[in-house]
Amino acid sequence: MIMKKAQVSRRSQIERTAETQSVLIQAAVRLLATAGYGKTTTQSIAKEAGVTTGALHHHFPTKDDLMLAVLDQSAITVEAKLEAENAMPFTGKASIRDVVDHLWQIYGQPDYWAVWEIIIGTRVDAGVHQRVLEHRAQSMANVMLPWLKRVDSLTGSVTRSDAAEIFEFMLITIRGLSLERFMDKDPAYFERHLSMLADFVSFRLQSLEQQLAHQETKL
Amino acid sequence: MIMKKAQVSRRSQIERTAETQSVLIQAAVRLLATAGYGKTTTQSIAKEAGVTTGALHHHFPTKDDLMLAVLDQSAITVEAKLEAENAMPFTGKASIRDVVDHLWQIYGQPDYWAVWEIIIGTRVDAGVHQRVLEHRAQSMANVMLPWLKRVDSLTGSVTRSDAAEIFEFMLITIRGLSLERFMDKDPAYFERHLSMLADFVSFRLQSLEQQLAHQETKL
DNA sequence: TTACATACATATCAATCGGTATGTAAATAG
DNA sequence: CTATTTACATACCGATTGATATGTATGTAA
Repeated sequence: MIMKKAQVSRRSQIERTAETQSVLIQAAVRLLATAGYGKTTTQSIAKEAGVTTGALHHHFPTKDDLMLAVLDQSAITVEAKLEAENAMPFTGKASIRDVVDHLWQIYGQPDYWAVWEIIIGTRVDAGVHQRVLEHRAQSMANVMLPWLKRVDSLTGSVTRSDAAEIFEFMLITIRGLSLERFMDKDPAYFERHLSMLADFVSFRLQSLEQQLAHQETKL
Repeated sequence: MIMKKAQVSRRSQIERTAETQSVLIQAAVRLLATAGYGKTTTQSIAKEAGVTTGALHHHFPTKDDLMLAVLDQSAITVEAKLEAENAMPFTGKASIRDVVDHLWQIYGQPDYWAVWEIIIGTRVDAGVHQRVLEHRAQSMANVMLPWLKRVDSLTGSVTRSDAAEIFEFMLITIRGLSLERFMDKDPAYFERHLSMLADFVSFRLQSLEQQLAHQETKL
C-alpha cells in the first residue's frame, strides 16, 4: 500500500498530465454516450473521473476544449482500428460483409455516440460547431481512403466517385442503425440489417462493373 | 383594432386552451429541432411561444409532460401525411422512389428531428423514456401497415416479414441521412442517397420475388 | 348579477450550471 | 537543499435551470 502510494507520487509531471487528461476524456466519453451532451456537465465529468472541477479546468480551460479533446481522441482510436483492418486481405464479395462488420465495430460502438452528441449538442454554438465540422471532415477523408484503394484493386473499373458514394451510403446506414440502439432492439435486428447492407453494396459494385464492361465492348 | 381585441378576448375557454397548448407545442418543436433538447428550456419555450412560464406549467405541469405532448402532435402530423399518400396509387418499381421520397418528406423534415431529440435526450430518465418508447412503437406500427398492404397487392408473393424488414431498412437509412443535416451537405448529396436507397429496395423486392417463383416451379 | 372555475402573470425558490480565485501539494530546475 | 513552476483541491461566483406560490384576469354556469 505504501509502496503503491510512493509509486503513484513519483510520476513525472508529463505523466501526471497525460493520465489525468486521459481519465477526464474517458469519463467525458462515457457520460456523453450514456447520458447525452446536455447532462454531461463539467461537475459530473470531474466526479466520474475522480478529480475535482479545479483539475478539469486546469487541463481544459473551457468545456468546449474538453469536447474537442474528445474528438481528437476518438479520431486516434478510429484510425488505430482502421490500421488493424488494413493489414487484412480483401478478396471480393465475401469480404464486403467483413468491411460492413468492421465499420459497425467502429461506428456502432456505444462510445462512438459521444462524437455525435458533440456534433449535435454544439450545433447552436457557431464557433465550436465550425471547428467540430472541420475536425470531422478530416477524419472522414482518412477513413474513406483505404476503402477507395481496395475497390480500385478489386475491380479496377468502378470509378472513385462511385466507390465514394457507396462508402457514404454504408456510413449513413450504419449511423441510422446506431440510432436504433436507443430503442430496445435485439441483437438479431442489427445483424439482419448489417447483412442487408452488405448484400446491397455487393450488388451495387457488381452492377457498376457490368455496366462499365458493357460500355467497353461497345467502344 | 378594438374589434380584433374584442374578438380575441371572446374566445371560449376550450379555444383558449387549445390555442395556447398548440402554440407551446409548436414552439417546443422549433426549439428542439434547432437548439436541441439540452438547450430547450421551459423559459425559452415560453418566450418563443409568447407566453409566460406560469402559463406553460399551467397546461403542462412538468417539462416531460410537454415533451410527451410534442410526441403526440408529431404522431398526428405523420399520420396525416401518410393518409395523403395512401390515397395515391402504387404501381411497381417506379413508385418505390415515390415511397422513399415520401418517407424523406416525413422523417427528413427538420421539425421531425424534435422527436429524436426527445428520444435521445430523455434516455437517462427511465420513467419518461419508457413512455417515449411505447409511444414510438405504436406510431411505427401505424406507419408500416400501409407499406405491407401495398407490397402484398403488388407482388403477392413476398412475405410480410421480408417486406417489414425492407421497410425497417428504409427508415434506418433515412434516419442516418437525417443526421447528415447537421453537417454542411448540399442537396445533391441527399438526392443521390435517396436514389440509391430506392434502387436497393427495388432490387431487393425483385430478387425476393424471383426466389419465391423459383421455389414454386421446383415444387 | 353573483359564484366559481379556469387561464395566465409575477415573483421567487433551491439546485445546478460553467467558470474563477486562491490555497496547497508535488515535481523540477539551479 | 532551495526556488520556482506545475498539478490539483477548496471555496465560491453570477447566471440559469425546472418548478412553485400567489395574485389577477377572463370565461361560464346558476
